[in-house]
Amino acid sequence: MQDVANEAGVSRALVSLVMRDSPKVSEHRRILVQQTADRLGYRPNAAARNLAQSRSNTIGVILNDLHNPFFADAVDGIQAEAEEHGFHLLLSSANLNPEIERKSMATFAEHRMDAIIVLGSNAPHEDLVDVSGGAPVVSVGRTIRDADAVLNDDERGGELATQHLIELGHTSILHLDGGTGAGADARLRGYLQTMKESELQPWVIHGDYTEDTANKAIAALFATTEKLPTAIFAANDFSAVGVLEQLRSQGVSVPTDISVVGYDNTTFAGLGHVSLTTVNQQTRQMGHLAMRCVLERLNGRRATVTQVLEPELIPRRTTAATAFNQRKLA
Amino acid sequence: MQDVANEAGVSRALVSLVMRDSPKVSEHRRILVQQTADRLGYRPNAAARNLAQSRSNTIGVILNDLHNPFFADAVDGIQAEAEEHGFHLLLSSANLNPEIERKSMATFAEHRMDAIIVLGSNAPHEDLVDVSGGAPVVSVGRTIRDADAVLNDDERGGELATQHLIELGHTSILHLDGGTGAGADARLRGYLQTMKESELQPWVIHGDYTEDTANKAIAALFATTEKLPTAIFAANDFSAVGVLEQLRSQGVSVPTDISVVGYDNTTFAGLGHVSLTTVNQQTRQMGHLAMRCVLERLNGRRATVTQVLEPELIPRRTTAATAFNQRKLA
DNA sequence: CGCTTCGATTAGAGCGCTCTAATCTGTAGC
DNA sequence: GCTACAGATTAGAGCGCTCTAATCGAAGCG
Repeated sequence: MQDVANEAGVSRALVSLVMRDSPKVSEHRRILVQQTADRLGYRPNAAARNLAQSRSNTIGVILNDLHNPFFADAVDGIQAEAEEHGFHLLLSSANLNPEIERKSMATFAEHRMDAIIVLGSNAPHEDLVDVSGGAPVVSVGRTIRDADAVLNDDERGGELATQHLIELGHTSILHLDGGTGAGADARLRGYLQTMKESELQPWVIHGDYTEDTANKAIAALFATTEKLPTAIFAANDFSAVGVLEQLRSQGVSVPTDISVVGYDNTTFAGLGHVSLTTVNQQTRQMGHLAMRCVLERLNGRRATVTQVLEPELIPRRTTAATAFNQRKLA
Repeated sequence: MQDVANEAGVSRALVSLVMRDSPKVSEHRRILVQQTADRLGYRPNAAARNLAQSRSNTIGVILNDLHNPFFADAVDGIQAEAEEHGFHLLLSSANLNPEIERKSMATFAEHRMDAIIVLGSNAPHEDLVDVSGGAPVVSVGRTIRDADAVLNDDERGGELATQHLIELGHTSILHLDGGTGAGADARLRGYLQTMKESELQPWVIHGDYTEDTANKAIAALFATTEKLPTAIFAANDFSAVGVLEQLRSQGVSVPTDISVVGYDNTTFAGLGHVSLTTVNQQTRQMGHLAMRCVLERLNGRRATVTQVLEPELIPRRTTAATAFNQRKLA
């Protein structure tokens, strides 16, 4: 910077102003400085800038599984909104490990991110915000103490999925849950509640929102159970894919033998040869809202806020009436 | 930091040493300082640290499409290797836009990333490294002037895919190319070369490695052509999905009516109900190698290096012998 | 008991930028 | 010609850390 200043015969301060497009620089000087900067190949050092301004213009985003399209959708929403307001995004993948999630949060704090967005946190510990170093934290898909939250009504979503299967005549409905994953407990509650209302026996096995675990859980089911369910409600689309996968390799046909419902309505679910019945939680929109939340915080809002979106059932081709029911209808 | 030093009755320098786990601090002081730091909730400021050390311990990764599992696979490989050596990853999505790709590169340069990895660059301009500000750049999937490269032999891959279809008896083989995408031209060359050797008429339509464009391109094909190909070689898996999608909605059955081959062997392609025949380019491995390349650079290697991996055909269930050929074999 | 040695600690000068407040320049008004 | 004023420019003090070189203190030794 000094070099540029010397070369152009001006002060460092002026160079600084030019680099930041300050309006209070004469046209004449602006061009002069700009040109010498280009000529010398000068690029401002962001670390120094951040230090001096004590802000980074960057939002940290913690996500948990790059392979799960849910996160890609959410990031799309965040990115669109962030770009518009001149913020950069810094992504970090925690790979479903609460420990790494915590560490990512700490790293973001050390880098003095202007704010941190946690997508589908997998951390059951509620003290995540303690390591945020005072930066505003917005959580998508799960409530976290002292953080803003953008949610969808997971309990309602769980009801919708279960209700859908019941209406199709299913009575033996298995729920593959999402373990400690974001919203998993609420989806489970919705399922249990609805089963209870219909006086059906609930049946829950455990997953963790990944395709792999889901696949294995279903394999284990086949290995241990004689009587299979006629329908499976998987806690998210990504596990639903694992379920479909394993059902396929067991020679079970969907939806003829078993119906499957997912949750998230990822881009994936909409594909014609998957065509997964699922619950739409407007993931992209949640990304948008999360970023808006951040902006409000940066503009001075103090109170924590929770926004809840309404889920919606998207019936596709992995669910059908039970054989018994079909006969009845015919 | 000053506060911690005062409180503990030591100098700032010592606090600094403790925060960095320096071996030259007495056990006594280490505990003292650590405790007061915790008590005061002190966290070092990474911006200041980066500035003083003039290094960030962070690798910037530019990727192009969060929805394409190819990138998730590659990042997995990078991350595993990076973690092991104490580097953070900073991801930035360029959304297939060369302009944004360039901007991301500049931003990373300003942030003084220790190195930059470009995954599947979509930029046809070769001067990308000019804006890297001197940081080592490693490109995965495409060569870029003045940057290390980790590639697979795309031309060979194109040959493998095409050869496979020819061996199944296909003569009318369409190639949906990858436009300006990384490796697309080589895959195209492999296709053209193989077709030529078999004295078959090449037939190319244009894509850009996205599902959406692929889908539309095939729709356009149906709208304008009477005679359809019997096989389609899509330049990557993600477009292949778009192709499958559109074929499905046109009521064409795969592989009975039309065979489809992809490229990348993304996790996606292996799913049972997709079961896409594709070319494996060891994406995860490429991520690993890219990170190793970075490490070597940081350890002082000067010369630029190119590594080429061998592609391999993975036959699955989207390809089959032509009807004519099946008759012949029977 | 003074001298060396070596590990532990510290003072103080940067790192490259931004910010505030002060200064400079040129124009206008009287 | 002098003051006023607004816009353009600059000096210089930080921002919070690390690094080098210097200093301190406790053994160890003859």
